[in-house]
Amino acid sequence: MNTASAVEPHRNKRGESSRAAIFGAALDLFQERGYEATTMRAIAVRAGVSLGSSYHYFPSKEHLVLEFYRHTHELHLAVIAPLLSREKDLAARLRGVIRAVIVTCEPFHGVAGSIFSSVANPASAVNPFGPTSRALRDEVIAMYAEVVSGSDAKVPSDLAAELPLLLWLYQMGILYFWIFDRSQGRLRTLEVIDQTTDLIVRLISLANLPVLRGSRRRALALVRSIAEGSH
Amino acid sequence: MNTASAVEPHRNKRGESSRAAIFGAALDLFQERGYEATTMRAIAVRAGVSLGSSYHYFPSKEHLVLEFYRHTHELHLAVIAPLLSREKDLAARLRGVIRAVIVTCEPFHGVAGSIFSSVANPASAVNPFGPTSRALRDEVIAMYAEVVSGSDAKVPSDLAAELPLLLWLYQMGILYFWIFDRSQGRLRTLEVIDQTTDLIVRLISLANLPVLRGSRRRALALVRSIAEGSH
DNA sequence: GATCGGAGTTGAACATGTTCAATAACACTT
DNA sequence: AAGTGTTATTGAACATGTTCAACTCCGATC
Repeated sequence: MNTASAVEPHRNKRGESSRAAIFGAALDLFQERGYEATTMRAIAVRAGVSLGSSYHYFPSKEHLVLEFYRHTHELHLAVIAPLLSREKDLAARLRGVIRAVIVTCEPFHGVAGSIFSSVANPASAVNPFGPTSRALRDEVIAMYAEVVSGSDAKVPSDLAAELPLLLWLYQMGILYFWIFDRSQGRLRTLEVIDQTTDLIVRLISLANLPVLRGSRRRALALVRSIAEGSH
Repeated sequence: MNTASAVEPHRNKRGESSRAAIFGAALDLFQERGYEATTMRAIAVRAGVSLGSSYHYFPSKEHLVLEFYRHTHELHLAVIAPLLSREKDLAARLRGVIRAVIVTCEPFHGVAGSIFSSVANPASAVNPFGPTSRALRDEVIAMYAEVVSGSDAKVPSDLAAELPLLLWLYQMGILYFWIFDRSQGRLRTLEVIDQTTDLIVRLISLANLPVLRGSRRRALALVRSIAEGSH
């Protein structure tokens, strides 16, 4: 059931504090120096453990990134909770949620670039499409399902089924843009978010037009077939 | 004018043969063992030079990947030349060109995954959006410009201006899908190519509909603003 | 042909992610 | 309290990308 516990057989011990110390040190150092400039040795030193101990809790440096994902995801969830219970307009919900993503990640803007390097590697443990990150991925997609279902927007059912997945992809695209964004206060990214969320919601409402129905069906069938291919 | 010669001050010498030997060895070994499993030492040995010599011609392992790009791009150009001069239907041109991409890259399917790791890193020399790969990127985009302009399709002029860039992005998306594709003969990717090229051409023809004109304008304005942001 | 500057070449040295066998600490049973 | 097996911890050893100072070789200039 719970893949996390299967992968991490760390039965409750006081040793959990070592794990927390290692992750905390990694988080600090990533922020201070960037991902690549942070050595496993430096992490171990700041955490007050030995180099080998770090590898006892995290099989690789990339697994620290995975934990980092989960960390920011939980921050994100906490931030958007009020919005999701208050706002019913789909465009506003989507805009707020995506804005919250980049606001939450902002402290790690400098790091994100080099992290994405590991992320894109299909062989990597932290690849968003891979099995290791499946649990987290499903949580994020579920969040977008709630963004849609909790709104008052009328979405064709076939589109509604795939929309959470598509929005998750959209979020990754925004994040990738954000990584390159060097504008003051990340205003460019915010602008792009406003424009694209608006566009997305508009296209959703157009999806029911007779002229578009055929293309919509075909596009969604394609999305479905691609999505199921990744088990 | 020519950035390549500015970056590579290797005045003509017989030493060019070393460069070729190193790249050839790298190409072979990448294919045989994959990118990460290929060590710079192994490349040097097979090329018959010393480790240090490899770094004289290629500042990093990633720069070998850049050369690899250029190599496959030129193969690709040669393959699609007949098609582009013969076929006038946009869908057929696009389908043929994209299919040729994955056919050309097929020998490197196993390698591509780990290569993409470096590629996605914004700080990397081989990042497609970065300055180092600009020359090659412009060539590829120019090729897609010819795919469109050489067809008999009627494309709204504002869309025509951005279409080559969008098709370049589309190609990268297909390549990323292809990397994950483990199906027999890469049939899944071929299927996705057929479906998506068809869909793209259909959407282009729909772009003139009055209901869509507003969204099209806004989407293209967005694309333009994003594209110019990267200088 | 002697000289000289720069390209070509070399291998040792370095930094760092990762592995591993050995040891210590702990929890739980008897 | 003794025993036992699992977890925690350690640091040395390894592999590999990269750097660098030294050296060689070629080609041009006088």
